[in-house]
Amino acid sequence: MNRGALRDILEQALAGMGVTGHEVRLERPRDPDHGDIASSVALTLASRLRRPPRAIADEIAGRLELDGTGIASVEVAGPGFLNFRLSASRVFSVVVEILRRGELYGRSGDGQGRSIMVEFVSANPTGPLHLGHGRQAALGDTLANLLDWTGWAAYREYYYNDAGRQIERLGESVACRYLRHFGVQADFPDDGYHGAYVVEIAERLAQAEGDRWVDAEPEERHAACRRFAVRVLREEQDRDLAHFGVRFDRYFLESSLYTDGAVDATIAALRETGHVYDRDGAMWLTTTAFGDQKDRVMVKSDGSPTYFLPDVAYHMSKWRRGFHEVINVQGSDHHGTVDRVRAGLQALGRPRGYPEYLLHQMVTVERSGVEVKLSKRSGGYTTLRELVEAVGADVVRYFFLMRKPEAHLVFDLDAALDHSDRNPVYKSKYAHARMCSIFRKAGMDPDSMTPDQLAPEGLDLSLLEHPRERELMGRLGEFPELVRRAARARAPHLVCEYLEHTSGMVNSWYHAGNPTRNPDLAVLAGDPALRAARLALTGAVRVVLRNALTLVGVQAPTRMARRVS
RNA sequence: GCGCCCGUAGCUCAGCUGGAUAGAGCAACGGACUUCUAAUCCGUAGGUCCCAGGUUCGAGUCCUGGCGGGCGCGCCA
Repeated sequence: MNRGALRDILEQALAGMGVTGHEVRLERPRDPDHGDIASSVALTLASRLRRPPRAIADEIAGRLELDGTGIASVEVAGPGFLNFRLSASRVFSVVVEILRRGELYGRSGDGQGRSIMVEFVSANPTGPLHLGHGRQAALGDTLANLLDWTGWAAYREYYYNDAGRQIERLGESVACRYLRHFGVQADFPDDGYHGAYVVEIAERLAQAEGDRWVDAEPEERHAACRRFAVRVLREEQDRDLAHFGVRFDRYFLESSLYTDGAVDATIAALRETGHVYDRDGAMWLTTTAFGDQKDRVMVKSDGSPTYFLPDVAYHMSKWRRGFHEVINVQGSDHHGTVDRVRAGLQALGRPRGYPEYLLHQMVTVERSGVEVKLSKRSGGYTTLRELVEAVGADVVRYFFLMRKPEAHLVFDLDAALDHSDRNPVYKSKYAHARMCSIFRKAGMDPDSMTPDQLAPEGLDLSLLEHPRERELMGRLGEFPELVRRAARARAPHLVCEYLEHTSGMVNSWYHAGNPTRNPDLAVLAGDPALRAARLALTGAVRVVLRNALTLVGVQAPTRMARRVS
């Protein structure tokens, strides 16, 4: 758009009035009667100039040079707003731009190609993925898409905590089930994992490797069970994530931080900073010097590190690998760790806000207003897989994204299972499929249309003068700015909001043009020029819907199968 | 007790850098449609933006204090 140019012209006019260095803000008015772009600059200048805002606005309007800017008119309204209206050709031109850019429409260059890492999911391989992980998977993946679309080199990483006490307990739990499988009496470990999946794993181990670990030393048996269980669970998590449409560039193993000496090196580096002291036989870091609420133990009195230390070592690895921009997607139940990890990193000289965090609240599932738990296998919590099997990956992804991350998410099963336009996921899919259906009806293949076919020489878009069409074009033109805003605000839900609102407009436009009831508004009108213009708009709508759906990771089908009830 | 987050229509939630008359979906109500443009469409009503102060031309949005809810506050991860 030509917002920058408009800002320049406004600043020029202000300079003519002796005003410089005043911020000129442009916004999109909510009410279409207020034009396409509005500025409140006269209001913000009122106190500085000690003049009524409307008088200032009038003077600015009189000084503007709008020739050749694509602005058709300016008017002073309300308490002193300047409302600008784009020329018609400006509005139409977006259709051609969209058709030309196709699947690139909406991309921009904020990031200038710089690297950024999004770390997400990072579940311990001690059980199936739960809904919190699912929300993270959707958020992290879409955030990475948004960053990619705004010019960043986005890198997806998954951190496996495969080295701690949790894993030991998993091994012990499986070992117990394994022994019992062979009729051997065994005590279940305190704080062991109780889910049915532990029994499954033990039985699979028995099947795969027989009873060879029954008489082995307990340590060996635990180790064998741990290795087997971690492998099985990792495979299962990877499969679940793949079904969910999420891939990672790298899986980073916590255990590697021990084997390659990174943890020891981190201890040594922290010691050198002078922020380390010993007390009660443990090694502490003065994280309070960097804003934490209390100092933290790095190495326990038994000589083993707390989780805090590998976390710092891990983030030093991220930095060393060139990721000076990192976003960690985590459940807000981990927010207590943010300050201390940053404190440890600050002690080592990393910048104050490194890394950035996107924290999200938990997910609960409701049916008919009552909370439900689908927890057949896990022993307590609903797994991602169970939910995906119940309503489909597209619906789960979209529902996980449609609320802002910092708000608690109520997953409404009734709404999710609804396959009508009332379900926002289907509403958007239908809108897309409907555009494709129009093309099929016109004898064109929606999968193989070129921009030249849709926007041929002599295309007259000025024929699109119906208010619905004007409104729709304006909406499509906002998509690139929306993508930028969503990426900058780390707010994937804005894309859902855009999709839902836009799809509503599209469906309403489509229904209004029902050929049997309202042939005047049908895309496939009798008049060839009008028909071509409307087909171009149809194509542009299709591009934007598909691009938006791609961003959130939802399929954009060219046709919807009719459901047999 | 301390820290972070949330509080907007009956329900679930949007609301851009503070901007003009606070929006959407569901539910409710009223019409239309009987269809290969789909699993309908159009419209109406619905509000103490949790409360009280403050900042200013202007506050749902920013600040302070309360109230209500979630989460966290370990030599657990």
